[in-house]
Amino acid sequence: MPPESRTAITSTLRELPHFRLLKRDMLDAVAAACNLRVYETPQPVFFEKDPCRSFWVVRAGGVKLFRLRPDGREQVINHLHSGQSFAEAALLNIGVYPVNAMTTEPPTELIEISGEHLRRLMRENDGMAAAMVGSLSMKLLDLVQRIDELSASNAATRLARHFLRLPGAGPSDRPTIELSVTKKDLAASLSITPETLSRILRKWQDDGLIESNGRSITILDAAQLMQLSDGEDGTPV
Amino acid sequence: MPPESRTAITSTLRELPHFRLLKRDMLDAVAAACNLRVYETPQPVFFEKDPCRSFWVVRAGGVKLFRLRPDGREQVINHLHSGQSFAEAALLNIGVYPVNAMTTEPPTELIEISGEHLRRLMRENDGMAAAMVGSLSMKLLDLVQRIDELSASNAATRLARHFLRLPGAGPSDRPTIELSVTKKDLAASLSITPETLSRILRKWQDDGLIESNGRSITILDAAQLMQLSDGEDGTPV
DNA sequence: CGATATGTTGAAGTTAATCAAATCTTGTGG
DNA sequence: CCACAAGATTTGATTAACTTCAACATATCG
Repeated sequence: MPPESRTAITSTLRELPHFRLLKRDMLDAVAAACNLRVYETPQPVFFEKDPCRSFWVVRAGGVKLFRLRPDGREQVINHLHSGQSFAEAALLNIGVYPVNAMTTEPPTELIEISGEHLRRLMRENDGMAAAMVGSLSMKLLDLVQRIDELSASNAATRLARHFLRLPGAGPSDRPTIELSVTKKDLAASLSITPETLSRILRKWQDDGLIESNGRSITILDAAQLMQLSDGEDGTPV
Repeated sequence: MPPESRTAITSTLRELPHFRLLKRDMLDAVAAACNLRVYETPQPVFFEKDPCRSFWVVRAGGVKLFRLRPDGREQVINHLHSGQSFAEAALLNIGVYPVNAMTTEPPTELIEISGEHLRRLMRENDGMAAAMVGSLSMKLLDLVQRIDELSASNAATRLARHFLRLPGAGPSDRPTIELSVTKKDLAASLSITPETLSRILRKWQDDGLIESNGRSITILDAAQLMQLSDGEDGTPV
């Protein structure tokens, strides 16, 4: 691998909570030992039940983790983007991937770090395990949020909550959200059908809450979206 | 605190993945430094947004973790029982409880371990952080399961899946499940109404899938329950 | 450009929530 | 031990939300 890739890897890894405290030469050692993989889109990274011997870091692009329901539809557990990692828990615990992983945006670059390597790091490095604890905790809290999101009673509430959780969607601005996934995938990750998603967006647009144009959505009335995200009805009148 | 309580605490703690590798005297030190609290039922343990300075281990009884929706209903994130721990992630990461905790069974005994203490253990003990990583990973994978469960499209599927995940509900036996929570709480944790839960159970009983008597439910036809848990329809005819 | 997948819209059908009321449990004080 | 109150559970009728099915429109990519 060319050396410039190595430096690129190092700088990506440094952003990770796992490795933030690692000393320079240690980090270089990690970077030297991992694989950088470049993917087409969409392309599988691994499948549910595959043996899991590595965990992964997104360097560019995006990955969705999902399960297949018996009827063939996907239940998206999580979407991951640049600077996020996945499969640590499976790696350290059960050795089998509990979900499928598929890239969602070209070009997607993933860094693969072997379990062997990770375990050695944890053995040799006092701070390492602690850093992992922090990072896993964060994931755990994220999933709690996600359960909250999924269990919100109605579709519009789930969508509103999702939009407001996206970065840069503060209550005061009029941010434009650029969807990083297809609406089909977005729908799947909210456990609704693409049709329902389309209808909600259409209604919000008619009501002047948002402006929707392909994958870019501008929030015109964040306050009312907040109301919706609290589980209120859309049209009191 | 009387010494027999201390030994009792020690033996509970030893069962935890966190402490399994701890040396005898270390474990004794932990046990000496934590609080044993006995609760009425139902009684709050802590509230969402309270500052979080400890994590907790269930020694007896049960605890539910939940959020309150704007309409006042509960979304149960998790039910915990003897030998399980909770709030580590919040403790180590954000210092604020992200959920409410309430006891569900009398008598409930909880062991409270301060963050100060935990952090010291992690500093002084090489294996400790690694053990925490393992335990957090498990929780993470559990939540993935739970998301799967919650996002199953219909209520009957969710319930079937829930029953089959309970210990001792193998496909071959005719196990009797003793519900550890009220049906109201069970319904809440599956994101359905008590009415719907009641109707499903009634239907399954009429169809000979189960035998339901108060809080004890005997599975008569596990195979068919499995079918339901895969998202099939109950009555093809 | 043409093929394939994604997105939109309408109509009809289902599922589960809601509302209301009766019945059953459980814990408590007399 | 019994009567009672409070909460849990069950049942029925109604309604709202969402899915499904079908048809069409629009993007995207080789």
